[in-house]
Amino acid sequence: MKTTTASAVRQFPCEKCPLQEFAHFQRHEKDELEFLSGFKTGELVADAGTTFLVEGANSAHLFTVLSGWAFRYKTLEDGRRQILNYVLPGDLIGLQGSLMKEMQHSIEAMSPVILCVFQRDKLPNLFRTFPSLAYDITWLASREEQMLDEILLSVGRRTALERAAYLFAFIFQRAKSVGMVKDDKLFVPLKQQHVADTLGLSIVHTNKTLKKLAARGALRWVDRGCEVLDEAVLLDISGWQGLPKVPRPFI
Amino acid sequence: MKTTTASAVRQFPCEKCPLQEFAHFQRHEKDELEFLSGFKTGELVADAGTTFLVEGANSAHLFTVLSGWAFRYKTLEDGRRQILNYVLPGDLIGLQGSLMKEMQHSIEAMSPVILCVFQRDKLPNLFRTFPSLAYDITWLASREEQMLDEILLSVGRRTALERAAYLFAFIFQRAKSVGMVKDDKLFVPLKQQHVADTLGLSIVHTNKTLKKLAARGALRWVDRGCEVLDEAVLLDISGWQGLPKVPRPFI
DNA sequence: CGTTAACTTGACCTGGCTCAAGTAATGTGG
DNA sequence: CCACATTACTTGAGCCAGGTCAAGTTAACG
Repeated sequence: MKTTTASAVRQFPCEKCPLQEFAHFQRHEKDELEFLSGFKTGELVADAGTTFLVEGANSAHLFTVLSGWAFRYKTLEDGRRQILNYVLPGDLIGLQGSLMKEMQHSIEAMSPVILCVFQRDKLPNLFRTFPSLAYDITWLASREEQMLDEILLSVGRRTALERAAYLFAFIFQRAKSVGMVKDDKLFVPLKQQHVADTLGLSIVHTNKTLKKLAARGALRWVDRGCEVLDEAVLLDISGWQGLPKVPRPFI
Repeated sequence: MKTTTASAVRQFPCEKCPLQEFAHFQRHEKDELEFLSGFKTGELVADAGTTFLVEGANSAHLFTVLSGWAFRYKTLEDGRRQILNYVLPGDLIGLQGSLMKEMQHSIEAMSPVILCVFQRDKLPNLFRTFPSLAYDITWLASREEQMLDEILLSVGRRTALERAAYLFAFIFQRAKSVGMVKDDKLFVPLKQQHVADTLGLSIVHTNKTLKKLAARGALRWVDRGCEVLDEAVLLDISGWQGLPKVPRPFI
């Protein structure tokens, strides 16, 4: 049975947060860590396929992803779906729901996802007592906007092949920075339907486009997902410059 | 000659900020206003057609638009352009440039634009001394993300006609909340090329699509721009629910 | 071992693109 | 105040990228 479960026990106390091991992340000061320990109210595991944040819901929480893959999406009334972005470890989600009345998008897990849970009504207190952390949250919001800008450029102006290449290059670089790339290869638990809904294409055309990338050796469809094999080819086809290599905060 | 000029004189001291007259905006507390007066370093006027924020540049400023129209955009190396969003009075711009190393998009004025200028290196001080204002900035960043989500859904999954209808309904509602709609009509200083680059379509097809909207009485092309005439028709064609009617902060 | 979900493939269609040739309005220099 | 250039908007013709429909093929799962 697929569900979302809260765990009473803390497998990952903030001082031992698995995220801080990556060079990509800015480490917290000691006092920040102490504060965050109190800000955090627990952990949550969402099974693959669970929509654990729903559009329109008034969620009382804010999350940081500790591990796993998820995606943010919106749908039109007749069911057409657009995937807005993917969610990887270190990403903060549910901020919209905390600041505005409600979330305007949903989030679904693509693999088991471990979440660090924060109480949203403690957010004003965070802003009052830890300006440095408030700054980090704003930084993360701004980064999400930057990613969306790039995705929108891609969906609006790139061809199907360029768009697909960009998508996998983008995912590859993000995953690499959180240690998910092994042997220069990356497994992504995606269905082709996800790719189609990300690129704004039909599944049939997506399939044909992906075949071309596969023929170039850029990727391979395996068991229940996709293996990204050649970042250089993807960057070349898409004409994308790659992500700026700046250390980033997390909460 | 088109240029961007800084004015030594303050036409709009914060206590008399023209934006605060709109019910749509949350008013500032007295102490916040005093702080903002010091945070503000001047005013700037950008002529129509000026790109006053350039991708890649390391701008030392942060701006709030006091009046006028502008748009944010990105381009691919071969010149293909995607307009990401429009900028209206009350919008905060240049935040990305302040938080990360540099801006990843450009901004161009579509009409004369009056900007309120803030010094970016004073931002950490704002976070330290006025958590409420820091919260407002985060709110604004989150709102921009929310708008982008909706635009991406539109470009990715709506048909040309729905997309165009959505765009004008969206612009109409935003403009309405800052008092730019008179007699239920709105003039927008847009070229059809802007519309094409926003919707991810060619100019030819954009022209044909706009004709359909004009035939339905939704809008009309006039002198140097477009007049939006019927919000209801636009909402109907697009199937869009409209913007949440929540009061919003500004800086 | 039958069922279902996911991926393929081919045939055909169409929304949107490109090319090309207008028209209309505005702006500029003489 | 006219002549000519320029910029924006139109329109038609033909094409093609990507969509739809339909029928397989796998491969996992109960």
